[in-house]
Amino acid sequence: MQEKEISQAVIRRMPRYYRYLGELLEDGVERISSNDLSKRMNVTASQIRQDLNNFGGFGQQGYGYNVKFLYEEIGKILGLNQKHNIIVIGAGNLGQALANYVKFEKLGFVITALFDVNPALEGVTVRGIKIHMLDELEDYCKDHVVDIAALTMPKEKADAIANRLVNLGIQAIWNFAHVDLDLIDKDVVVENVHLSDSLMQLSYNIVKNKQNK
Amino acid sequence: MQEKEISQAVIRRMPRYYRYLGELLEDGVERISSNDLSKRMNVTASQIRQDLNNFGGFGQQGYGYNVKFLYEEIGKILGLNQKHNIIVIGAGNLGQALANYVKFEKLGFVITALFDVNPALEGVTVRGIKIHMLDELEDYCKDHVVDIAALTMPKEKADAIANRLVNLGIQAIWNFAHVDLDLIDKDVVVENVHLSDSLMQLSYNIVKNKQNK
DNA sequence: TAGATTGTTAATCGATTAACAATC
DNA sequence: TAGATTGTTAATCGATTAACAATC
Repeated sequence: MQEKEISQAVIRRMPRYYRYLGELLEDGVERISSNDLSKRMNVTASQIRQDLNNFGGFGQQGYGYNVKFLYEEIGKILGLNQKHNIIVIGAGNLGQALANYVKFEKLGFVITALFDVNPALEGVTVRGIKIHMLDELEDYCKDHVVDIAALTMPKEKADAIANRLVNLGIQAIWNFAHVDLDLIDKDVVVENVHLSDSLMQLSYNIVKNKQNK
Repeated sequence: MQEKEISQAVIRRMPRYYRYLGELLEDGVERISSNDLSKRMNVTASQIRQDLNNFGGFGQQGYGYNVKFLYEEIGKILGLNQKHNIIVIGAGNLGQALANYVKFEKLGFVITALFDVNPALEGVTVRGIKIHMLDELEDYCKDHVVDIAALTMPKEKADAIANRLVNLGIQAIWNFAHVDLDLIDKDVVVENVHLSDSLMQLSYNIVKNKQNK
């Protein structure tokens, strides 16, 4: 059990810290103070220190934070020190785009298989990753370790397939379908990527921006 | 000028209301109370009423909200009553996936062109949408109305191209590159979709979930 | 040691929830 | 009219910022 629940607001900021620290590391920066980092990231130094202290004291008074150490610690917090196998359900454009995206592997996320219902895609490979027929899903999941399922199929099918995956013991779903999944097991971790929602937010801000001029 | 600034927390929830109201509309539901909606959406009725009243009184005491009316009003708030032309910079897998995604058009977002540096893609079309070479960007933007530019190129190139777009008068950027853009004009609206960040959040919650067991 | 900067407590601010009068 | 439900004010809760003692 976690000592105290850490808010999602904090969690949402962690990958961003990780990204900035990665850049600093690449630039050969050895240490950084919360103040310097706050200027780069456009947040308050106070928030950085509060956020990090949710997980432990990673800094040193009078010195600041060691970039490499902090980078690695945040990596551990985010679970990047372990490999995650991902299967992608829906081998359409988005599914294939995910499979082609190499950067995920650097973070320990490996796409191991794609699934689709379209017979034309049977046996086709994307960057060496095989597209299976959806009815092979059960067999595949029994024979392979699968940590995450990415759902890129139409929203009408999402609930049914998601619950099929839950029954197969999947623990996490990365949901690109434009619905809020209704799962039989509430313990399954779900992360939504709703592109249309994102576009609507953008659109709202465009309208607002025009009004302000 | 807007009366009072509406928080991004509220804005983030609006597309979700829109989605649920759309579903109700499809199901032929005529009216709904904040209480019934709150149960479906797993939020408090109070929050729904507060959120909506940022924009106006759309309901009626003793009756609730008219689904069709509210759906359309939220659509207007989100700017979905006007057409938005999108160009996509980077015609790789993700760029092509966006171009292929038909649902955006129902919301008024039309992808009109793709751009890439790869000569092999010159003249290729995706769902009838032409891929242009990147050096045609200036000419294209002068001859066509472009409301939004979606950036799907590698992060190293993102800042340079984003600022090229800003100089061409683009007002909004939908950024899929894994960086925070550093723009010369801070008035440009930016909406980030950081897929790696999303994956890291998912990964954090997987780790947490395991610990809690 | 003196200076710098953290970790942490306290103060402030904002967002969410509760309550209820207004009113359909 | 009586019942239902909004719009809105007040209360609570949580997140952010400020301040500063601890300490490297």
